[in-house]
Parts: sequence; structure tokens; C-alpha cells
Amino acid sequence: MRASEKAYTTLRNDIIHWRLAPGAVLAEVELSERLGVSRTPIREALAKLSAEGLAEPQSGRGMVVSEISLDHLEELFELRSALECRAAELAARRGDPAVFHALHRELSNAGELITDDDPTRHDYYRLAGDLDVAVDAAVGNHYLSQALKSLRVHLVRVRRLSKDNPARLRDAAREHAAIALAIANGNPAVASAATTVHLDNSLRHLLGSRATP
Amino acid sequence: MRASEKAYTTLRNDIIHWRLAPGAVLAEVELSERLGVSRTPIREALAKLSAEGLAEPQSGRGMVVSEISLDHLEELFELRSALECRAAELAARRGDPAVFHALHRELSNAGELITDDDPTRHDYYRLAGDLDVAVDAAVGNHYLSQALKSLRVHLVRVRRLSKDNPARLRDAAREHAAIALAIANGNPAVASAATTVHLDNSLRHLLGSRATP
DNA sequence: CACCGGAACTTTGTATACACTGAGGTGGAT
DNA sequence: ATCCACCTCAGTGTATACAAAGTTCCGGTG
Repeated sequence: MRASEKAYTTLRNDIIHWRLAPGAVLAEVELSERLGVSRTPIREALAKLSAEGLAEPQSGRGMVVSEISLDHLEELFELRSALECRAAELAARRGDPAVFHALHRELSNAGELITDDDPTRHDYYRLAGDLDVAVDAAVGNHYLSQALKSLRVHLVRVRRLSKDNPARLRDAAREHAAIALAIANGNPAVASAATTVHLDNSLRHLLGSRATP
Repeated sequence: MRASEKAYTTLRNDIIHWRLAPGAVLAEVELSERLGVSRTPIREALAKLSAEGLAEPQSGRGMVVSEISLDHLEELFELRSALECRAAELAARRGDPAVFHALHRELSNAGELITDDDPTRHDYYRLAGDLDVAVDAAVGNHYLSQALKSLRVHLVRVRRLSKDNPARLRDAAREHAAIALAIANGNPAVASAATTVHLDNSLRHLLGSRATP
């Protein structure tokens, strides 16, 4: 693996998983020593992170991890809604019903996955991710997929801002199942509407239950 | 101006204005000699262009100017529609009516700007750009604005694929005026619908009248 | 005592030298 | 004659040295 890729991946994960908090300074020499590569690949990594919106140039000098807070949530979800509603719509027109019927079945049983055994909700988030992947594939639009991909990075980051209670996750799974069903049935309007409903519920939940700092 | 910025700006303009055609190889040494800077800022510029989607890594080695053709148009316009319809909707809810009434007046008279005196249609495109800026400002959503901004780069590139006849531009101006009016009237549904209509007309025109190569 | 100026230092921006890898060509063997 | 192996070379990937710019702290002055 190239050094610049390694630096990029490491920093990206550190930012997404809050090991590098918003506002943290990204000093080139310090990073190059910590990651064991020279400054050149570090700079390359920082440029990519900046383009992705995970880092931003400090006033005049240096880079810092970009801010993310509940204040950004509404804005983030407006973009998310625009993209995901359209994606669901297009998936309903173009997707293979069998694929989404299968996802609907899985998601309908997803409540069982949400137990106290797995506090990271890994299985649940993977299933939700599967739906995203299936929608992307069904839509078959490179530009839309890219826009969604760059958006999801920020969504992962935001997830840490709230405590996820099991009840909400079970509701979310049901909402996902409804979206999958609408797509499987080839109904664009319902798919879009179900997505709107789901995102509104998610947003209100996130804004309502703030994580204890 | 920093050398990396200069390299980035120059290359970006060269790509957007088709002085660097899709598929052209972006060799670091050749570019560094041509632009009179060392390879380091060139690499930085290429990284940014790659993140923006204007350049992409060649199989294994090197970078090339990314492809853009009429085959990508439908995909591009699907994303565009998702973003701009929502933006128009939100602008109708939040915008200052006075601003958009003014734009509506200007756009209603835009037909006069489209003469044979200015074959680049500079005045017209600037007016259309003013509407975009006003919508962005009215929406007040950083993430949505960023998504639109990165999309518009590709749209400028695509513009060269078709010959723009004056009749279509005058129609387009009227459609823009309709969008501005709907926003001024605070009617989200109409603003979104007018945007959908405008984009559909634009797309069909682009696909219908191919530029003679 | 506060404020302004400058010098030193820290940190980024750029150039260049070196290392490595993949591609293409050439020569030999079958 | 064709195919394979090896070698050469072009061009990228990385490291490091040097230049420039901005920040901070100290001292002087009003």
C-alpha cells in the first residue's frame, strides 16, 4: 500500500471515529512522525481530506479537522433527503424486485439483531448499508452514487453525537423495510415518501436525544 | 498566489474549456515544465482535480482527464435535478421575495441579451449564474451548496458538447424566469416543478442537437 | 502600563534528488 | 517465426533539504 494511501486511510478513520476531534490541528511534521512517513504523502492525504470536507484550512495557516455538530444536522439532512429520496425513486423504477423483496424480509427481522450483545450495532448498520448498496446499484448513476458516498462520511461522523436507543433502531429498521418494500413493488412515489418519513424521524430523534458529553 | 493554486487553476480551466480533452494524459514532468513549477505543486493540483472528478487515475499509473460525453448526460442531469429541485423548493420557503422578483424581471428581458454580438453568450450565462447564486444564498445550506458547486463544474464542461441555438436560450431564459417567479411567490411546489420542466427541456435539447465535431 | 516593532522560531510551501515499479522493447531459445 | 525472459527506461512515489511566510514573544518607547 502506498504511504499516501495509508496516511489518508488512517487519518480518515481517526476523524470519522472521533479519535481526532473536530478542531484538532493537523500539523504536518507531527503527523509524519506519528505515521512514520514523510511530509509529502501527508500533504497528499490532507489535500484529499480537505476536498472531502473532513479537514479544512485554518485561517491562513495549517489544517484542522472540520467542525461537525448538531447545528449542521439539519443542513446535512436536507442534502441527504434530496439525494436519497431521488435515489429511492429511481431504484423503484429500475431495481430488481427480487433483490429488494429479499432485503425487505431481512430488514423486517432486523429487530432481533438489536440486542445488548452488540453495543456497536454492527449487524444492524451492516444491513442498513446493504440497502444503500442495493439502491446505489439499482440506480446505476455514478454521479449520484458519488454524491451519496461523500455525504455518508459525514453521517457516520454525526452518529456519535447521539445515543442510539434500541427502540429507535427497531423503528428505523421497520422504516428501512418499508422503503425496500416500496422499491420492490416498483412504486417510486411511495419509495420517496417512505424515505422522507424515515429521514424526518431520524433527524428528530437525533435532535431530541443528545449524547451526554 | 501559491504555485499549487496556480497549477490547479490553470489545469482546471484547461479541462473545463476543453484545451485538455477527455482522455488526455496528465504527466507530472511535462506539466511541471509547461507551467514552470516543480512536481510537488503539480501533484497537489492533480489530487484536487481527482477529488473533483475532473481527472482520474489511469489504470495503475498516471492520471488522465476524465471522460465526459453525452452518455453521461442523463446521469448528470438526474443528480442535477435532485439537487436543484430541492434547492428551488427551499429557496421558495426562505428566500427574500424582493430579490427573486428583481431576478424575474431581469430574466424576463434576457431575450435581448442573446444576440449574435456575443457568441459566447457571456451576459446570458452570467444572469443564469446570478440566479444560482441567489438560490444558494436563500437556501443557506453549506452542504447543498457544495454539492451543487461540484456538479456545476461538470455542467460547464458538458456545455461544449452541444451547439446552443438562440431560440433555445431564449426559451431557457423564460424557464429561469418562471423559476424565479415561483420562488418570489413563496411557492415551493411550483418552484420545484418549474425546475423539473426546465431541466427536462435542457436535457432533451442537449441530446437532440449534437455539436458537429 | 499599554502598545507597537522587530527578531527568532515554528510551520508550511517548493524544489530536487533518489527509489521503485510497471511498460515496452530486444535478444535468445525453441 | 514465435514466444518468453530479461533488461532498459520512462515516469511515478517518497524523502529531504531549502525557502518563505506567519506567529509569538520580548524589549523598547510613548
